[in-house]
Amino acid sequence: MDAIDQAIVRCVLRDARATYAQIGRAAGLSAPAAKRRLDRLVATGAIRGFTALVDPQALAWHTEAFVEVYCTGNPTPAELRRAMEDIPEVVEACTVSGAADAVVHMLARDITHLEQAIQRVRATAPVERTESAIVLSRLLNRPRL
Amino acid sequence: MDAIDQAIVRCVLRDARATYAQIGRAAGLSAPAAKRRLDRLVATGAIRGFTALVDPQALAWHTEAFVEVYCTGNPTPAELRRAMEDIPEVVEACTVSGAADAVVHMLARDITHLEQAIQRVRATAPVERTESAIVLSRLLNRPRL
DNA sequence: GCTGAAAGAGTGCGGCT
DNA sequence: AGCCGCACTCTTTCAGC
Repeated sequence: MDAIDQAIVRCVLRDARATYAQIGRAAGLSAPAAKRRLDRLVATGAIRGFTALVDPQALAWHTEAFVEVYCTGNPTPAELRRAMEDIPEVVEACTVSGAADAVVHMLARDITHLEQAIQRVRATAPVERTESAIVLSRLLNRPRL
Repeated sequence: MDAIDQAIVRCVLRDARATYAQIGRAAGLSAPAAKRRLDRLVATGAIRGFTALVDPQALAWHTEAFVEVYCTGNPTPAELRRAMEDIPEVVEACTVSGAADAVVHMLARDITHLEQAIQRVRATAPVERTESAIVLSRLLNRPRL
């Protein structure tokens, strides 16, 4: 992962549908060389995939929340992961420092749906209690540079 | 936004670099029809763009945090947005219900860099105090279906 | 949705470091 | 070896209809 790879990542972060010629121009490479580099970045796992940034409102996933999860005992990250991965409303989950054990980012169609999903989280084995912050408005959502 | 558009969104969410032929197949359309639909979804803002999912470790952005922001007075979302958008380490920011006024997702190279970035957030006008949860391990990160 | 010209993707080969 | 650029073929894009 050198400066050229970084330029490729920056370019693809900005527009995942860029052509290899565009990517190459951004990195000072020819199109075939850019393709080979990008393929390698995907193969090694540095790039995990390519997605669209969809306005959640656009398909009726209006309701979003950040949920702090407090656990009983000392669950391992792997246990927490297993608990979360079966709940499709969980978009993102991290273990964190501080009072809470994990922060879980959830997306649901509406409040009712969100409540049901949060209850599924609370029902998983090591969860003692949760503290939810429902998203009122999205201020910013940048691609991760 | 009908069932066909939804199929297109699902397809592009799974792989933003899919060809129009692939997208069309997923939606039961020809390639040119798929392109016209996708172009329209981008033009209307339902799709805001296309990015790569990059392993943050892969380029030394090891340190991540969720920061709860508590403000003085009643800042409008627009004011908060203006305060955050100049800080590149802020990846995501939302106003939320509950005690905190906003949740801010930040990404930095290391702890020192994160601390500096959090201090920049605290220095912006309406922020009274912040409460940070530093990410220890990332359990899950799903494309937003 | 189809067609045809133009652009891009993807692979093999030679050269350079 | 590793990596780039060039040249080639095949696929895809995209503006007509």
